[in-house]
Amino acid sequence: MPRISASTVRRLSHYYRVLEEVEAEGRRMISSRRLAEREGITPAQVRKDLSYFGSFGRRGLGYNVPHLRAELRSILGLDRRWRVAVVGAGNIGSALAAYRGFGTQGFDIVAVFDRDPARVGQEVNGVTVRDLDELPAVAAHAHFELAVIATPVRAAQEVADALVAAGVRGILNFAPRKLFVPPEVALRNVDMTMELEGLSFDLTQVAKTPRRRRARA
Amino acid sequence: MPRISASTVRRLSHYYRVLEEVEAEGRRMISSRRLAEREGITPAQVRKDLSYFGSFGRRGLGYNVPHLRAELRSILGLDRRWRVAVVGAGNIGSALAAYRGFGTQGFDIVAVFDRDPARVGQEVNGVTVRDLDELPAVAAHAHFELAVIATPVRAAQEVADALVAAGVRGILNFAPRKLFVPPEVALRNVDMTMELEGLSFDLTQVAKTPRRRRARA
DNA sequence: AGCAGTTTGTGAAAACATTCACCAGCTGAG
DNA sequence: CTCAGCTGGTGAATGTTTTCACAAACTGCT
Repeated sequence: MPRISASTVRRLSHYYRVLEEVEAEGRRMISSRRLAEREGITPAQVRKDLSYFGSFGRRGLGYNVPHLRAELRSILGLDRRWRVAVVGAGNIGSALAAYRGFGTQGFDIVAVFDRDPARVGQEVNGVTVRDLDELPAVAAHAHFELAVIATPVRAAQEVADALVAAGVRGILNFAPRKLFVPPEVALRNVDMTMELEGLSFDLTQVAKTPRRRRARA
Repeated sequence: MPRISASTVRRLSHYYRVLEEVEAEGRRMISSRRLAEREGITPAQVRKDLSYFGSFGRRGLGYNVPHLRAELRSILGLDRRWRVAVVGAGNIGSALAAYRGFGTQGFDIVAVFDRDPARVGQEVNGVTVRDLDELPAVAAHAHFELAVIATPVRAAQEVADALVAAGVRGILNFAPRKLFVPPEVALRNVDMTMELEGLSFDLTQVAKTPRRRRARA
């Protein structure tokens, strides 16, 4: 089995999402072609992605929807619940803590931290905001494996270090800065400003060079 | 000039961010090596990325910080301000509308829409939430080129269609679904749940196959 | 049973992205 | 001026990801 690329993993999540919808529609089987159409990619890509993990389809028929969904759930590690801490209870952090979509996919926000005394003690979606200094103590009994960093840039690396020290195994970073963590800690970044800048680039380049193929979405 | 890959554009944003910091520190020149160190990539990558757009450095010296920053600003289209509409004034939409980071990078939130009458009329960061039905009318005089979709999944494609019809040229989509837009409209997606699922995958795979190289951050 | 019509799984090919390796150009010291 | 020490730009090499194309496997019809 080869190493699985980040793009493949993202697509697996997409497939899983589509299968939820398709199952709700009551369809029993789906072909790689139809799965691909709903994602805007090629059928070959779908089959290749899935083939890294096994042979889930039947020739001439396609994939059994509930079965493939269960396989993907297992592959993605969604056949369990994950405990998540959110650090930073500002605009973004509070919105993330309150976001229902996490819970429905198996991610439970079990702790929220902030450094600002004005925010400590407030409730966000049923969870009391704790002082950042309490992170090690809270981590000891709250047992969160994942953490979301939604702090200002200047605090992000320090918070990451504290989370790693507290035993967190994966970090989702919303602060617009590269974080350095030990190799055994998984890290993903979401940088909303960078995405807007990407749009700005696309529109600017189209204007500058009228005859250019557009970058892929 | 070759087509510029999405990864290169993301790195350009990163370089720009680092240059802001470096300029604030008062440094006048920076080498590709030091720029790369702060990003966790190779110096060759930095030079290659920049070389697509011109020769901005001086051999033996490195890059002039203010000059390179100005070049990147122009390349990314940040030497102007962009007008942005936010559709969906729920948790995420409100947080985005209130997020200061957008404004400081040249993105002004000039309109916020929601379908829920309970939200229409409220103020978010100095902007009054308008009914979604008013989108065409508001677009006619608010002149936003970009839009952020922060609606529930089921509304996202319909909203995208309305935005395209209203003349929006770029869309940043937070709804966890693939959107279809005409090729002349730029589209980027941010899917936070998918990123958490990526972490879940990483941790799960590590557990299943102890002797594997980790995916790149 | 045989055949037409599908669709998967997968090596091989093609496209794309990153890294290497080295020449050219620059500074500053002597 | 010359030389040592750096550093950028870039073609070539390497590595990675996507796409192609086709044999194999399945259904349903006659």
